[in-house]
Amino acid sequence: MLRSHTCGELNIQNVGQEVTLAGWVQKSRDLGGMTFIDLRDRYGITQLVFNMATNAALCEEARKLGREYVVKVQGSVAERSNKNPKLPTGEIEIIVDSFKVLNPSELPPFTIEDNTDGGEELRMKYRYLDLRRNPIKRNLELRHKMALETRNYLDSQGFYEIETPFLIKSTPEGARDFVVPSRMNEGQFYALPQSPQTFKQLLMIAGYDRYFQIVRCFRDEDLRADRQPEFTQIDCEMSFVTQDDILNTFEGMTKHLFKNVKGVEVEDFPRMTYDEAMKYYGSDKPDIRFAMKFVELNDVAKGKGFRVFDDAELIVGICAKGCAAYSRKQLDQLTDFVKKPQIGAKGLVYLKFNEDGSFKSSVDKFFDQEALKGCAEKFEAKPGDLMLILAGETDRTRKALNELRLEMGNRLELRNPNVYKPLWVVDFPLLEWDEETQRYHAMHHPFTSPRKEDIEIMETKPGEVRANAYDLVTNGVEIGGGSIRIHNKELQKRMFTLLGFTDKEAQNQFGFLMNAFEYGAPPHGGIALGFDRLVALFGGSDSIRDYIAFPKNNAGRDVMIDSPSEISKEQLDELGLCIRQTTARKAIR
RNA sequence: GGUCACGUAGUUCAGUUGGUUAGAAUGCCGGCCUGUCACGCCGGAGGUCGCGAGUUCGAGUCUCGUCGUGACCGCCA
Repeated sequence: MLRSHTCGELNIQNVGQEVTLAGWVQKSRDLGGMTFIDLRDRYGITQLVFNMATNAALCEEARKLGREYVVKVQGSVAERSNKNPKLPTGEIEIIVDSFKVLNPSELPPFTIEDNTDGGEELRMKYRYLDLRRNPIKRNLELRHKMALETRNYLDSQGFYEIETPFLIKSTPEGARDFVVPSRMNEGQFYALPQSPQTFKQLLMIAGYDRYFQIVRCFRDEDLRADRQPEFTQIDCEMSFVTQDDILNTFEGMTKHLFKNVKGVEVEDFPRMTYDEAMKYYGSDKPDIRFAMKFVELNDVAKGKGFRVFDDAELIVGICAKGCAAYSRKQLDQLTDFVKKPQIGAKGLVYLKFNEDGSFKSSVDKFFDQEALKGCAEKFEAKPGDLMLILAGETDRTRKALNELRLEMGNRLELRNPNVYKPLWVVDFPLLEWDEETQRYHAMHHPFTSPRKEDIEIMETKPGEVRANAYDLVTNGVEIGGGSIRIHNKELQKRMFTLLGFTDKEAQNQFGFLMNAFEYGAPPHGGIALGFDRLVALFGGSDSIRDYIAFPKNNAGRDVMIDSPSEISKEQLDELGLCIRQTTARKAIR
């Protein structure tokens, strides 16, 4: 080793020792007579001291060291006369006898500090420099610990970690596939897995009744702060289990992570049906750190002559505690908020329950005090509360009110990132109607089993069939989801028929799985947790990028290595591909 | 596919109603300084205002296009 110690481990106990350290120059402070240099590595910072009085030549040399130079120093550990309580190594310093520049450095384009002066774009371009910063280092350490604890827990529960292939077959359901041309099979393509779904089911059929994998998945869809084209899942599958067994196992895992990584004990996870989640929160991933549940007002608000309400499919609102004193300006802000195109509400009705017991609303023309009181009672409102009401078509209105509820939660600071409220959302619909293609889509995926009592209505009322599917939700973020799978060929066939597959198509796309079902498939089910999101949640951030060593930007580009990029004519020829002229021209620009 | 925001010194930003020589902080360079740790003090260098076109007597500022970045909607079983 080029060093005897790291830059984070020396302390008052080591005084007098001769040591060799290696690291990067974080900062130098030249005081004239003496020079201090902070030497940094992954483990911390140790101060080096050079003194003109004792070794002028060495001190002169040290003054020339620039930021991010890599140096090796030999010296002795000494107690500082002026200690720095902010640093773990702040009681000591190294009196340097000699040093060597292992590698000089260009001046970095941004400062390598906790609060860097670098913007997002620059930091991504020089990601290897950004990764030297403490906050990112802490995030990757958190990620490592969580992966380790995940493996510890699942190992303790008898799970095997088994790898599955990345070069697989493209399937029509679900997200768009990333595709890889095959040189040896010209004109044919592999797809990268959106998840190891079918393989883990095959592992169940093979008898590996507890499988997991911390695995990369690929989806060629547009990105967000919490979505990358390649991302990591904790992917799991179990045989001979009921839904409760899976929920309990992974509730256990989540609690284990909270306890062993964050030192937080979380309460048992409530279970809420999809219908309840939509009715009371307008979302299939409710943030239950705060209440402000939806209250439906159809029976008290209709028939008062207010057209917007009378014509509405749903009139629904929330009660913001203690907000009756909101000014006209604040209410206008909220109205503008819900009218934004992304939210899509046409307007906002407010109802103030004043401290003096009177009511004031934006619909006073149609509602007398008694009628307003009737509404307020529905909300169980108290004097000082503000009720915010939307009306319109059910799904849209709920969606908009969900956004408003979260906005109010932010304004009232009810969404503390240090509070964790996980829950299970269960009984998802099996199918979802897609307007664009005019057919049903699997809401989860095509292998999800319908609830037993709903199987008989699969063909008659497909939209009402509930699935044995569940999501793990925490603080308004979908952390994971899974289902009990179909393990019966006939039922799987019926499912494919519902999804609009012909027998031939189903056989072509998923024949391998259907055939496997004929060889003793056990009942099975599983779950996949979004590892990047889980780590970001633990780290208290909405963006997963800072928890991935080398992330891509929101156009799916890696700005550091500048990918994707064109490939040579020779490569294209070898693959039997040609690029459309219009596309090629665009790419050149 | 769509909406919005941003793009000015190495970096982060300010820049008024379109008006003379585009500023600040930080970083960088030089000088001074023996206990700093956000060191301090003095001085200095550093600009294709993303790019292109247009409007105008005059554009960092207004308009259009384009590129880049970020956020969101659609999309993401």
